Amino acid sequence: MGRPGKFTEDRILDAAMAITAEEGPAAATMAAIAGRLGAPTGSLYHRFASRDLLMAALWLRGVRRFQHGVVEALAAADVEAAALHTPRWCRDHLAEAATVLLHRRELVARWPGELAGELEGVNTGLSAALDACAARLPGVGRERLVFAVVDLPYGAVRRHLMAGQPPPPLVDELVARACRAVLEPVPEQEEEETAVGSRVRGG
Amino acid sequence: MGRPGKFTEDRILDAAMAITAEEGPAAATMAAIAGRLGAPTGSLYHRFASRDLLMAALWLRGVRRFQHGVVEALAAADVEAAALHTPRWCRDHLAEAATVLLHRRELVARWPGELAGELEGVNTGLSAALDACAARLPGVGRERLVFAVVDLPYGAVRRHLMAGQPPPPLVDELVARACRAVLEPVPEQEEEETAVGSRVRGG
DNA sequence: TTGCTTCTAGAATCTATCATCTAAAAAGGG
DNA sequence: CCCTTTTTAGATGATAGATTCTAGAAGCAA
Repeated sequence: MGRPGKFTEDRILDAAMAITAEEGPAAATMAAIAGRLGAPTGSLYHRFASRDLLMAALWLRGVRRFQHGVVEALAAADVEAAALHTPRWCRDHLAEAATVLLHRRELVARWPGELAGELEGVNTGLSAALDACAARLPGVGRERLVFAVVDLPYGAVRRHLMAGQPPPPLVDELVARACRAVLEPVPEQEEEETAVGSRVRGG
Repeated sequence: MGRPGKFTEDRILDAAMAITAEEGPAAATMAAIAGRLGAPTGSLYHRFASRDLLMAALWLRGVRRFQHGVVEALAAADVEAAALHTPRWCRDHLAEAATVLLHRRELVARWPGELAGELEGVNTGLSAALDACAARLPGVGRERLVFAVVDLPYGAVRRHLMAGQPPPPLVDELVARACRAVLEPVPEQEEEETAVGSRVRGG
């Protein structure tokens, strides 16, 4: 069957990922990736027709792995678990988390047309899970859910990712608390949706 | 006194800001900035010795304007106001918010040595305000405060900024609620700092 | 062993994009 | 009318990095 491959797609993506996590996507040039692997650049082109394709594949692989846990928790309508998935996953997959979460745009400047379908699939996958979950939780609403599951955990984790550190345990507590607070039904006497007074004050 | 200036520093920075907000910092080339202004590139170099200096100035101007409100609220130990400043300011200064909040790293690849002091000042300014506020709020702790004032509002606002939209009113409610929840003293029977159970469940 | 296929090697090329500079013209102030 | 500061408009030149190309090596099967 011919000579077996020495530099697999996965190994190449791993190298690209490590560089991206450490120094950003701009540093992940074909030469840098090859260098990290101990391979000549030509080998990369044997697997990926272009750098755009390579980076898109990197992004796709990471997002898929990341999203899996979120979608799963959402399917069980367990919002808190969905929210907590982010800090936990970041701890277990630091480099990949930094790559996927921190460098959305810069990673793939213009998305390759060949992979349009893949992108679409990833996007609608999460979107559908969100929709389904929102439908099952009366009084929550989709925007609120997205905040709890996406925005909040992302904010909680970003600073640590940028520092190259796993999010500390405290982050989980903060996310969980905030998540619950955001989903709780509003107490009767409390004003809704507007004009939030300053409750927390010290001196 | 010679010919009066036609393209002031501020107008140049405004042009750079608009481009950055719309298409990212990479699109803000000297030619693009000049083009937007209807000026030749030479004029930019009359005000800014280099592109790095220009972009650094852009960043500095934005951060200073943004931070002002946060530091003020922090000085009054009003955490909720500090947290809410972010979504409010984003609404009032959409382009500048997108520039400052979204494109931290890429904006200024390597910080010009001339402006090291300025950068230092900005950083320590916020840091000191945070320290002082944390000291006045017993039982809160700095990490928790940073989460409430920085991470949380950032997460709440990011998605909207990326879409070029001002954050909707709901965001303020979510931020306020989450902020309060995070700062509230822990109820006695509740587990602290670890092992957060899933409270929110539906089906 | 021989032949076939698939992979690796690594330099050479090539193409754009941009930052930067220069030298002259213009516009006010005094 | 002189002088200073600012504008104008291209030209320049380097850098960086993606991409290509031609050989040659390495497995596998017969």
